[in-house]
Amino acid sequence: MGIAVGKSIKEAEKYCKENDLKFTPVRRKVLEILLQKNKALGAYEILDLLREAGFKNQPPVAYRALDFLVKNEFAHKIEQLNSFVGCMHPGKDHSPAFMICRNCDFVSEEEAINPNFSVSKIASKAGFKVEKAVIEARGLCHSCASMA
Amino acid sequence: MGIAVGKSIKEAEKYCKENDLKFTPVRRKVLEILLQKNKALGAYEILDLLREAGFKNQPPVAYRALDFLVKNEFAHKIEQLNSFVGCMHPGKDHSPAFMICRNCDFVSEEEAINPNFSVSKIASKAGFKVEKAVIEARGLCHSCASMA
DNA sequence: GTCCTCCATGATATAACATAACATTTGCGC
DNA sequence: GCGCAAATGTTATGTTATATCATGGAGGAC
Repeated sequence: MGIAVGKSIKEAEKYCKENDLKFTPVRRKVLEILLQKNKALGAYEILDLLREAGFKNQPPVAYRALDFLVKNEFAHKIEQLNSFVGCMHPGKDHSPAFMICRNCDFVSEEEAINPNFSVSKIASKAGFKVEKAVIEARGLCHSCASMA
Repeated sequence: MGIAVGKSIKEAEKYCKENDLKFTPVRRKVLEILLQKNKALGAYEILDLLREAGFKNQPPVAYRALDFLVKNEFAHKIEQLNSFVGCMHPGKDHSPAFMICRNCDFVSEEEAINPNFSVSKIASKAGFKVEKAVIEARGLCHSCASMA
């Protein structure tokens, strides 16, 4: 396990302890998988990896763990891919923006909130109250762009 | 048919003529459905409406028409809902941002590009070249917010 | 300690969303 | 008419996600 993975797991554990959340074995394992693979994974890919690790592998096993991780922001869903990534900025209260490379499928997570960037600004013109924003860009990552 | 719907259909027709695209009956009908309903519809809902209108109703019928409409920006896919909306700003070369009401499911389309709003700004810090941006906010629309 | 409650997990089934693959038809230039 | 390319017809299947009910396990009230 990468050192960064261990650190993120530890932080998730700590957060759960403090907030009375159950960081159960299957939830921990799914988060480990996401962090180790460091790319977007579909629920059924995760399910396969769970099975390999000796867990039960019916769909709800993966979806329930993912729901937990997403709700608590230990992971995020990439809507365009119907898949999931481990959170790169755990613990922070954040508004992520994802950059999805169409060539290598790498997904990077950036922080969307800054003084020049606000979905809320657009929304307020429309009289809309934003609770959650999904921002996902498709294109070429730095390394794929430089190869082209 | 609403006047605005007729206008949008006309514009799509004109655009297709100018760009050598085939605005076939099923494509026209799907666009009409999306514009008339004025909300996000799943492919299978559209399929039902196509059947009612006398069209064939196997899944590929709807998906092919939707692919065409989305590719040419007569319609958009709402990734969070796995569903589709007619484009509110036809013809324009645009970067839409969608506001999805969690209460009434109404989807409004706003223009994302303005001097204060740029996914590319975030992306450039990450060395990422954006080709397409998906921006979808969830929350409460003006009318649902004022009722609450 | 035992009972109770809550939440997580186990297990089965099915719903909802999307595409592959190949046959047939249609429009159009030659 | 012939041949090509694009659209549509048709069957089948792949992929993603959830509903539902049964079972188990930790922790509090008594």
